[in-house]
Amino acid sequence: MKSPQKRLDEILSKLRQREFRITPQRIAILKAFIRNDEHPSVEQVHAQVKINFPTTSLATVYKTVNLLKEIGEILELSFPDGRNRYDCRKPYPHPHLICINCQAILDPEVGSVARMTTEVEQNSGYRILSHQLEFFGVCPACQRK
Amino acid sequence: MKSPQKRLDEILSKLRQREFRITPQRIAILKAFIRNDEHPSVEQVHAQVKINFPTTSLATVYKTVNLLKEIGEILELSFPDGRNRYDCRKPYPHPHLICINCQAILDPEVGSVARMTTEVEQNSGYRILSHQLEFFGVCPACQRK
DNA sequence: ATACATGCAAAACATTTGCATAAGA
DNA sequence: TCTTATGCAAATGTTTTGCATGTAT
Repeated sequence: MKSPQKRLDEILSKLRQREFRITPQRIAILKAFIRNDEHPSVEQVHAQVKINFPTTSLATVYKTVNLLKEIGEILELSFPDGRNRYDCRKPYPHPHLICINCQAILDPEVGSVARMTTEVEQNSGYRILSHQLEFFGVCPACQRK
Repeated sequence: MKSPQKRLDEILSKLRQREFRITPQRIAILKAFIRNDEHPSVEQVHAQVKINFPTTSLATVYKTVNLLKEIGEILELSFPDGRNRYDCRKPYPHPHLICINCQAILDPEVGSVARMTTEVEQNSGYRILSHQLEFFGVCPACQRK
């Protein structure tokens, strides 16, 4: 697991390299996304950022998310309820395990995803570029309630 | 593969059994969902239904979708673009293969989904109830362009 | 007859956009 | 300085809701 600081530097240097500007808001938004391993929503990150930068607007957070999507440094998770959540630590496709009771999100180890992708690619003739894999269930803690 | 007529009767008898009313609009909406194997959006089904029932409102289609979700007879696919699409033929979780160019949706055969679910269940302690698995790529026809 | 479904319009919700102002390079 | 980012408000697009009217049972 990469350290939050390393991950932040990684993204910052990519932004510099592509001549995007490093603003206090962007740094704060990035930190909020990276520090939070709960796959936060835009709303949650905005709330976090406003603690230190009270004037930060929701629009700026959305614009930053789109910028991060463009440079491939954030993964967007679309949910049935229409509220997207994000993974800025691992911006590449990977499985998620979601508790439908407490909304906790885990990254389970799944051995066979790559194999499965190859299988589908060969059977269908599609060139597969990405995927989305979510498991919905009840976590151990919520099962006990 | 179940015949469209059989699938329609299946849903209608479930509605009757639960004492929901069978209206011409509901039948038309169901037929549009079942006839269409392209995983249509609400908008698309509404357009189809309006050919025979021009006064049908979008709200009624949405309400019917929610009714079908309640009784477990439709599968909702959430997309990053925020436009949901539906599968009323196979209302249980199954993989989808989506062309990012022409939006075609296929149901690929994937052997190892059940095995993978069991693997995640055992490693995590979660009780898994459903999943969502989408592959995004370019279909053979679009690759040639 | 009566409860439920429909259809319209308005509301709700997340997200995007336009534009004047502020600020990084 | 000069271009890009911010923040506000308004716009967008999808889905939901309230309510009067219509209709299946």
